[in-house]
Amino acid sequence: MKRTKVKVLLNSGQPGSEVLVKGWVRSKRDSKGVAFIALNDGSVIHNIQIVVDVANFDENALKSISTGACIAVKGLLVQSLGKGQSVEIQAREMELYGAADPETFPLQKKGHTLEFLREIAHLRPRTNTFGAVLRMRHAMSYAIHKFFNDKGFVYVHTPIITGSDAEGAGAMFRVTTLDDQKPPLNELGHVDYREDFFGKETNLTVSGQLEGELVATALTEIYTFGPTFRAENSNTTRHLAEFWMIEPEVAFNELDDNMNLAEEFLKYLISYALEHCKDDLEFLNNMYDKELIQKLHFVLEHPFQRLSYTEGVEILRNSGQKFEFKVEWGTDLQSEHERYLVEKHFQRPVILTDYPKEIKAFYMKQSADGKTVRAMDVLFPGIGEIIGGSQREENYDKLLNRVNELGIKNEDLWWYLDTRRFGTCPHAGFGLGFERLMLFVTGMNNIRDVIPFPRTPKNAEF
RNA sequence: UCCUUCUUAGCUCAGUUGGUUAGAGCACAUGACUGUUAAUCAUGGGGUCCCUGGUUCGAGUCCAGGCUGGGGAGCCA
Repeated sequence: MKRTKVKVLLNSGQPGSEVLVKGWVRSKRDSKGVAFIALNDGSVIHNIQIVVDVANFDENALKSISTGACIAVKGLLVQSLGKGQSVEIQAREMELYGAADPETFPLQKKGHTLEFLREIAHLRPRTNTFGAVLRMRHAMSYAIHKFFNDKGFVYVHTPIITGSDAEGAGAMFRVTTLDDQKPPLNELGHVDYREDFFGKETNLTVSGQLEGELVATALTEIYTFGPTFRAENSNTTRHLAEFWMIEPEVAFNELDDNMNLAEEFLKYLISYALEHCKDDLEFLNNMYDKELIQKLHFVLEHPFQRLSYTEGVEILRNSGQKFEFKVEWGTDLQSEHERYLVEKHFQRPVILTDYPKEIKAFYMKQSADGKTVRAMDVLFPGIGEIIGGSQREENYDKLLNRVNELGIKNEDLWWYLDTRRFGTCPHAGFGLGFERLMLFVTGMNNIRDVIPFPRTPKNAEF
């Protein structure tokens, strides 16, 4: 007999039919003659109720069906006699795949703190919260590919191991096969990476952008979606050492096109979540953030506020608000400044553009004013920077000048610079932190709770 | 990395001025109960009070250092 998913039974099960379900016991309620088992298989947040006529089953067998156990149940799907569910299964046969000793199984019927669940990340997928988050993570991943595919973008697999340390996005993890006790040394007594696997120093990527640009200047519209690694010692609710990033790059796009794409993209993902993740969103709305669904609708219905860095600085200086850090043109905005603009002043997502060139990366397009670059940061309430992007500098001489000004070794970047020597074109792109998007659409507060197995400083368990 | 705060039963937490045998709710076990919804009721078992050192007649409690966790900041997505 074929297994039916709980989701299918609850949505379209025909009462009166014989069914087989398999899943994990969330709770069991006993009385003398009848027992009720709440069974979940992860296909949907809801459980199906199994009704057990105690007289028909062995007492010890029933006892081992406790919270956390994995079972298969064959029985008759019927209209529920009790309140709280429309259908339920009257058990005829039950098979125990795996018991879960109630004395040692860590998950209880009652709620647990997210901090505790992080310590048992191998079991937390079996909770309502992580079921909801992981289903939504899948839905968002799928929606990302669908959005770009429908627009004719090409999904590009950029390398995870990179030989360039010039990506400029922070500290990197080294990749090596050298003997860690006695590595080969060069004439100067330093580690000789010529003897390493790749014959040079290599690291895990901090961004697929540079390679993305190589392909965008051939296929026009591309995106990447892959893991990204930052060895920063960041201990916050919005940073991971290993995270997933989406980076579209489009030839012939300028900064306005880039902003339009970013706003359309984010709104598409939010509307996809509202349309396809209703049950999970309702659960998260009830349990974690009573305004979650309302906030998603709000973002969808209002245009993002677009203004320049310079205008933003003016607003902050004239706000009369006391900040811990002074607002000064030329320095990067602090979290408190961004929050003021997004949460107090405009009360909606904000796109800040045209930052001073000194505080942005070397590859951003230099403006005629000589002071700013065509950068854009999309700022979201509660999260801060969810997207960072720019139009890229396509002029070979200007780009090379900037590389030299910043003391970047241009022999590491010859291939990148070559795109500006051969058939260069205006182009633009951005990076969306996938887990930051997940924070926003799930209403969760800690980035460690929107990825199955988080990697953070001092933590690579599971 | 910096600031701040916490760590007591499987989980969530009380624990008075430093004083005998460290408590509660939930969970778990046993029993009761014909339909429960985080079932209910009764009974019971369960502790390296985070670690190291110090002060003291005596430390869960006070002091110092450290680990882990939480919150904030920086770096950023």
